[in-house]
Amino acid sequence: MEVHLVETFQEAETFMSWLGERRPILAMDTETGGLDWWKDELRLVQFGDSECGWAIPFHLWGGLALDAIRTYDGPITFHNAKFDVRYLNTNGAELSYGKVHDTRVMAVLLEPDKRSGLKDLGVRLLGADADEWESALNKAKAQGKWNWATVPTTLPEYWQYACMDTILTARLYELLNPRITGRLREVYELEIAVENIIDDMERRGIHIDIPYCKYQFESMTDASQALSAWCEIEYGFGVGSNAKVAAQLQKDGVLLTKMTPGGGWSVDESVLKTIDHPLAIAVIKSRKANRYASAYFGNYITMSDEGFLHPDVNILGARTGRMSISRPALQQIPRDALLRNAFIPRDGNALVSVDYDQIEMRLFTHFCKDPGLIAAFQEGDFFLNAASLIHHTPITDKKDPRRQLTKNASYAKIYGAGPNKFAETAEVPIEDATMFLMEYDAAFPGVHTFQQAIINLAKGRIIEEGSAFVNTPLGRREPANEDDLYKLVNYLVQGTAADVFKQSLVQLDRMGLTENFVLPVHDELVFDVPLSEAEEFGRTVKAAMERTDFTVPLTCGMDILERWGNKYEYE
DNA sequence: GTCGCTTGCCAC
DNA sequence: AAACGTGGCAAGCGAC
Repeated sequence: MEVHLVETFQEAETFMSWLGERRPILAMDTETGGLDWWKDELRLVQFGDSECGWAIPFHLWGGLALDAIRTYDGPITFHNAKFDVRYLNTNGAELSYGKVHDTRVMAVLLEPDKRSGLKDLGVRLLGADADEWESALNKAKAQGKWNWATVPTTLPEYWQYACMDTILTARLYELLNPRITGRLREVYELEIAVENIIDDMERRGIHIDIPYCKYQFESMTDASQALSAWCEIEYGFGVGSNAKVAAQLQKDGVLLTKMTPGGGWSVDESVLKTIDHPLAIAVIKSRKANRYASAYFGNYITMSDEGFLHPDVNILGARTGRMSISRPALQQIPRDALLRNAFIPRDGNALVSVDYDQIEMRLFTHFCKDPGLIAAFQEGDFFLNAASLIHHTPITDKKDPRRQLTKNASYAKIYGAGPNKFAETAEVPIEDATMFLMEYDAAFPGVHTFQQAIINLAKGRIIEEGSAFVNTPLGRREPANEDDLYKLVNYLVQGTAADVFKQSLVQLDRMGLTENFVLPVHDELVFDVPLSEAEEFGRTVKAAMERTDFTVPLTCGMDILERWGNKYEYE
């Protein structure tokens, strides 16, 4: 293996002549001063193949790197392309995903349950001493008190490590690309198309009402500090210490029964809300105020770039194929208008939100083909219809508790819950829960039959192929541990929902409808579009997303919002 | 001070 | 035989 740092014209010429050679694949990588592409600098741009790597310091030789990208017309592979393509394109490159490959996507599609970091894969698949280069760099960084932003580009441990990443990536490509065959190749192409769309979406950003966040942050911080101070004076410890809270409650005669996995006394909200004690009330309030101030409003203020959040979307964040979002975690914002109202459209625009109706329940019904579930989706409210079938009597009031119980039981089935967990979630006595699940199974016998069929399929595969897995209709592989076969039903449903969601994104992109796309949330797409076009736009998107190629139709709902938490009236 | 674990809690 | 799934993040806390 050879590694080079471009420092002179001579080396630049040698690099360009190396770039002109024929090779199976060109690998690229970047090193940056941080993760925030809108403010952190691009420091090194690396090119490599299976035998040789080049590092180009961007501040000195950026023109050379951009020339190389512009003139190279073969395919280029990255490991997690979105990060590098973003950095390169915000620094003058014009890379298109048409010629981009991604070895991380390949690795995850082949082994969704394994770690997909470049170093992990290098060690696992190439037997490489990839982690040694990283340790050498870490040691040098520690010695020089350098971080990613300050480590000198001429430090051998840095640029050599950087070169090695491209060599590893090229070798990974040569190993993995031939394994992406058949239907998995279609899934791969879907993921790369999604990566492109999400890249644009992240760069576009979602608009935040910063003055509103600042006001709410202050208010929540004040509330939080008042509660902390009260607890400190009254009891001599902070509200955040669960062990001390539990001890104090017990000292005051409260009987605790729920345990944590680690063996302590649980003082979670479900426990505290049953306790008549000022400390219990203060802890509940304090946790919420703290979280609202720090995880939400505070993050929106500090993470935003001139009023826009540019989150990190991991297009293969979950083992099932779902996306995950971090910095900040925009997929798990409480459905509380106070928080969601922080998200606003651009001036003169509206937020258009289109989401699939009960997509996992519909896909579950598609797979298990139970006649009762299929019938319950025919018209009207599914959970009312299902409740009526279970109880053999018409139930028409959405507030009827039997509807909520049916809903809880339905999702318990999708997730593989037993009577105990179902009872806990639905907040009903275990006897009632057990009885209801029996009635559910009696009304929808296809559910249990299907779950058994999946488990039997997986058992057969363990014998014939050595591992347990299911494939989604698209061909996405969903493996499970041998002692977790019950999870496969959920993986099939969640994975297929991810396929549908991602296909809808690509379809919308082909129709030219993703230019204002600002956020994906598992089954919901949010757009930021001119107010005058919002309604027609929403109808078009909704129509494009809906599908009739499953046993039950996949339908969508649509909302036009002045803030994410508030709704316009519209018909 | 950093790291990793535990606990708790939010989403779909 | 029975088993609720997938994530991200903050604070506390002990270990290094």
